[in-house]
Amino acid sequence: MVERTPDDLDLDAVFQALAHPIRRAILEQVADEPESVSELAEPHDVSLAAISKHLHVLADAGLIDIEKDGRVRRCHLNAAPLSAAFGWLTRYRVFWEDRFDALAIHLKEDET
Amino acid sequence: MVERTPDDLDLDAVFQALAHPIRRAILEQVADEPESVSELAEPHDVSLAAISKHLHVLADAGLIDIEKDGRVRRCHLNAAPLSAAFGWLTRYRVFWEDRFDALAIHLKEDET
DNA sequence: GAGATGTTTAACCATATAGTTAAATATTAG
DNA sequence: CTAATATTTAACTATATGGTTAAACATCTC
Repeated sequence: MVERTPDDLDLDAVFQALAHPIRRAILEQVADEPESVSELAEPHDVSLAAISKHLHVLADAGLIDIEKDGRVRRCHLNAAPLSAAFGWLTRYRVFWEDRFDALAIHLKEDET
Repeated sequence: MVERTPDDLDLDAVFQALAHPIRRAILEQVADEPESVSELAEPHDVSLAAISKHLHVLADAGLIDIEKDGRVRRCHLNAAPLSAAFGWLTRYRVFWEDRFDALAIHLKEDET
């Protein structure tokens, strides 16, 4: 219960990164296609400097890669760390689904 | 992209709540069975006051209910808000799974 | 009622987060 | 070389977060 695995640190960073609406929106933007910093900033009502910081929070959590291409920075999604978050949540799925589904999931997991 | 639905606010609170290892551990503890504040505090190396704060972060995110039972507070899991987080992440599942699985998921979603 | 137990609240501290504006840097275009 | 464009960095502000200790409450037990 008090273990502190590397995975734990990842989860801290990933969930923290996902806790801000602008950062979640940015992930949605780069999911469609890689975008530059100013393209990413366009729909948000904050300064470019603020967006730059959000991008580094996402990059530090491993959720985007920032590739330098001339004077432009092209940001693309790296969803891999999301799977750790997804995995963590999956263990609780049984609690929010109804009894029938919960049973089905439980049986399916026992199968494997 | 700039919409700010109530669901969005939930996600802020839920992801924020999940971003701390003690809070995630507490959710694991109450998943087994409802526990009192001091029982929840026992495995963690922080003060009871600190645990009390974490519990209120979790309660504000809707993830636990704190039920008063005499002088004891019994905390039990309310996983419902986790489903919103799970749902958000699900949209990215295709990006971390391999092509074959991704296709399978895509087909399955089209089915429904 | 008095003392022990479970928990919260208050006051405080250090650091982190989210934003700003202004200046600096890097690259491209003329 | 110069000017424009894309982005970062620096310096600063305000508020939030995570922790502490000590005091306050509430409840149970004797």
